[in-house]
Formats: sequence, structure tokens, C-alpha cells
Amino acid sequence: MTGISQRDTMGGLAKGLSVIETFTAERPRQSIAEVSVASGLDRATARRCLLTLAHLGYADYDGKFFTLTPRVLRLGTACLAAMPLPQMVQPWLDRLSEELGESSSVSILDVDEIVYVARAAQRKLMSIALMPGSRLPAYCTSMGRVLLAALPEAEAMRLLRLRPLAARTPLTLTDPEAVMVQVKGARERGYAVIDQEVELGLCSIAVPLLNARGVAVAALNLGLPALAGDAETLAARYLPALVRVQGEIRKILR
Amino acid sequence: MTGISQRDTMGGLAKGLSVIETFTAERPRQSIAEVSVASGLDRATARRCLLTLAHLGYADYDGKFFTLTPRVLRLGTACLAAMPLPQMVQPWLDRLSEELGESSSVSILDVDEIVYVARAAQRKLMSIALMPGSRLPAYCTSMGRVLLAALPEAEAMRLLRLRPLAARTPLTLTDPEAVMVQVKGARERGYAVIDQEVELGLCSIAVPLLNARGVAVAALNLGLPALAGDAETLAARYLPALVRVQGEIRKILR
DNA sequence: TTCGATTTGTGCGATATGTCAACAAATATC
DNA sequence: GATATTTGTTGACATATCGCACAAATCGAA
Repeated sequence: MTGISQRDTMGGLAKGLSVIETFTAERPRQSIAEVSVASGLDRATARRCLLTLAHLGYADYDGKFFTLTPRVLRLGTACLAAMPLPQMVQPWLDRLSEELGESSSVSILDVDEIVYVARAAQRKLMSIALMPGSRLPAYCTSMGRVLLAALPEAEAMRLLRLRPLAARTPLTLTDPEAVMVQVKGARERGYAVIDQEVELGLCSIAVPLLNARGVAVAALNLGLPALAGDAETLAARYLPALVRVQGEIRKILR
Repeated sequence: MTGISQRDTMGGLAKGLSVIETFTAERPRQSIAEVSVASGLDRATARRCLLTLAHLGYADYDGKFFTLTPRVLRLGTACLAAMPLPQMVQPWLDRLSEELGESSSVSILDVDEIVYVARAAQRKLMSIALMPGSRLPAYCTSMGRVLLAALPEAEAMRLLRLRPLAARTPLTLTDPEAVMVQVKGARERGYAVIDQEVELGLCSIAVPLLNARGVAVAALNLGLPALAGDAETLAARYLPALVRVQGEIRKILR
């Protein structure tokens, strides 16, 4: 019950998962040696992991390079499918987006990143396509800020210090202390507004999604073009609809 | 080089992955014993897998039940991000959807399912939200049929026989032989049209995406409302645009 | 081609891990 | 509330697997 004892762990599983995570957009095809250095595993071990993955259909092997197969996606979608939240909120997202003509999303916090778990896309504002499973850093997103606001302050601060905060645009706050001020503001107001800190031209307003016990389990946001006005104007215009959905979802979240 | 020899496999990895896959929408929270029966592993082994997953942050454990965490999504998105195809085709999808005012998607085949890897959603025709990572059975989808058509006939037939074909609508073909006839038709014509076999009110037309060597690596489709007419009308109206994009993408696919 | 450099494949001892069985704790059943 | 059943945990033993060192293969450049 205390810590995980040595005899309760399975090294092989941990190693295999880390091998999967070495595959990125920059390195979609890797040799055994590449995976070995990327994962820090011995070549012999990396080789066994890769051969096992190939054998199970999670990877393809052409005799030289390994690539992941769509079967790996099953792991992720198993996870998404296993979450009750996405299916519960999707109808509300659809309605909200339809009504306002803007994209809305629901995300949860994974360490210092927000992970989209449901989305109703309306028009394309962002340069990259967001979808369930997509990740953005918490510090520069409206959903990230309301989710950080739901944590104990020390924990939020720890997450903000995990890595240097990149200036994604000239408007991005890159000082953890400065972000923390915004996080506190979000906690007090019950919502967060972001003005082009993720991407120029893009604003966003988010509220936390609370379960019946009042615990923030996710965040709901609207993506808006930057020309929509200052924070107060945005809030006045869009907050009522968000709060309404927030209330409805709270009723159905155990 | 021949088969995977016993000494090149890692049992722990295989077991851990199968444990992850036991989590579904129906069973998002599982005890050790439940996972044990679902995976066929000994309880002690299942326990070690689960504790390891929890230790690594892939699962949560409340002392009784395990749930997967969003961290598992990283595995899947690592896979999607590692695919060059989605990023390459996305601009074409966006343009195509914009032009025609209908949703378009690209999918690949994973065993007997199609997996969406890119999508430009225009208006909501389907009851469920489709997005990259989503899966539909191959037998009743236009993209599935053109992808099956690209396989050797015996292999396609094997996939069609893997599980009973569910009648998703009154129009769904549920006889493997009958589906095979359509698959062959798709191969001859170079495209497939589906009329409300997935969902009532929804038609779809698909073409294969070929790489420079002429190998079908994915499928491209348009989702259309059922009122759009019969197969020939649909093809006459939408095929030219699809074929144009097919040609463009073929140029950029190695 | 030949040679060196890098990468990949493979035996081996030491260690980790799976299996099985037993047991204790929790839960269900009556 | 007593019994039966399921579930979680632990220990012992056989075996799989790790990581090392070396062999084989592949690659690159002269």
C-alpha cells in the first residue's frame, strides 16, 4: 500500500512502453540502434521489445526499420473509449458550437499538458488540427489555466516549473509567476480568457467542468477569432452559454 | 529472419499491452480479478501489470479499481504523429471539403476495421463524431471496400469472415459473399459508393489513395446526405473532385 | 575491391519474472 | 451471523529475460 515494491513491477512492460514513446513525428522510422539510444535501453533489449511489438502487430519491420502500426492507436482509443466523459459531453459540445458558430472542446489535465478528449469543430481557426488526444501546454491555454486553478497552488506552481515556458507568440506569458497570477484570477472569476498566447489570431475562453461534488474534472472552452474584443467583452458575450452548459454537465457527472 | 524465435520475445510487454486493451467503454474501471479473466492472465500476473502501469502513470488505482489515465493516449498519438500521411493529406482534405461543402476523410485499414487518420468535418451527418483514431468496420463503409479491394481476394475474404457482419441499418449487407461482390466492383471501377449501410441518411463515396508505385495505402472519402441520389449520380457529381485529389496525393506519396 | 566503422545478432551468467499454490481478507449468499 | 465464494497478496521454484561481450553483417569511403 505504501510504495510499489520491486517485486510488483514488470520491467519488460515499462521498457516496451518507453520504446513505443520513442516514435515521434520526427522519427517515424527507427532502427534498433536508434530506438536503443532514444530509450536508453540496451540494444539487445530494444531489439526484443521491437520484435515483440512487431510480432503482436503493433509495429512493422522491413528487416531494417521499425514503424508503428495503427494497431497502436487502439491503445489510445481504448483509453478514450473507456472514459465516460467524452461521450457525455459531446452532445452539449455539438449544441454549443452550433448555437455560437464557434469550436468548443473539452480537455483534461495530464501533468502539465491539457489533453483534448472531445471537440466540436466549427471553423478552422488554428493552424494545427486539434482532435481528441491532441495536447497543448497548460500554461498558455484557457483550459489549462482553469485546470491549474483547480489544483493546490503549490502543485500548480510545480507543474509550471517543470519545463521552461516557451513563447509561442509575442503575447505568451513565459514567467511562471506571471502565469500563476492569471491562474489565481481564473480561480476567483471561475473562468479564464486567453488572448493569442497559443497562436496569433486566436482567443479562447474556458470554464472548469465540475462533478456533482464540485471537483473540477475537466475544462470546457470556446475558440474565438482574436478580433472578438477584450477579455471582459468576450466574457460578457460567451460566458453565459458556457456557464449554462457547465451547470448541465455538472448534473450528469457523478 | 524466419519466425520470431522464442528467445526474441518479451512476454511481459505482450501481457501488459493486452491488459491495456481489456479496458473498454463498458469496462472503464476494473479490479485485478476482472482484468485477469478479461486478459486470460493469472491474477498475480495481471496484478503486476496493473501495478506497473499505475507506477508509470498509465493507470490510476484507488486501492480497488484501476482506470487508464490520459497518459495512455500518448501512445496512440505518438503513433498518429509518427504517420506522415495525415499531415500530408490534411490540406487537400480542407480544400476538398471547403469546395464541396461536405465532410471528407482519409482512413487506413487495420485488420478488418478502417481507422480515420485525417478528417475535414463540414456538417454533422453522422450521429457519432468521427475523428482521427475513430474506427468503423470495413465491410459496410466506402473506404473499407476500396481498401479491401486492394488486397488479394482470399485475404479480403478472410477479413470479411473474421466476425459476423452486423446489420447496422436495414440496408447493410451482412453476407460476406455479397460484400465481396461489392468489393470486386469497387476494384473494377476504382471507387466505392455506400448507401446508408453504416447509418440511415448517410451515403459515402470513396477512392483509394495510391503511392507513387501504385499501391493503395489509404482511402479518401466524402460523406453525403442520403438524398443526394443513386450511386451513378453521386459518382458523376463527386468522383471528378476525388480523382483529382487522388492524383495530387499520389504525386507526393513516396 | 579492401579496410575500418557502424550496426545488428547471439551465447552466457546473473537476475528478474511467471506460474502455481496456499492463505488471508473481503464480499456475497443464505 | 455463519458459511461459501471471490479477491488480493505472498512465497517458492522453474524459467524467461537482461545486459554484457563478442561475432556476424552491413555500410562507406578510398
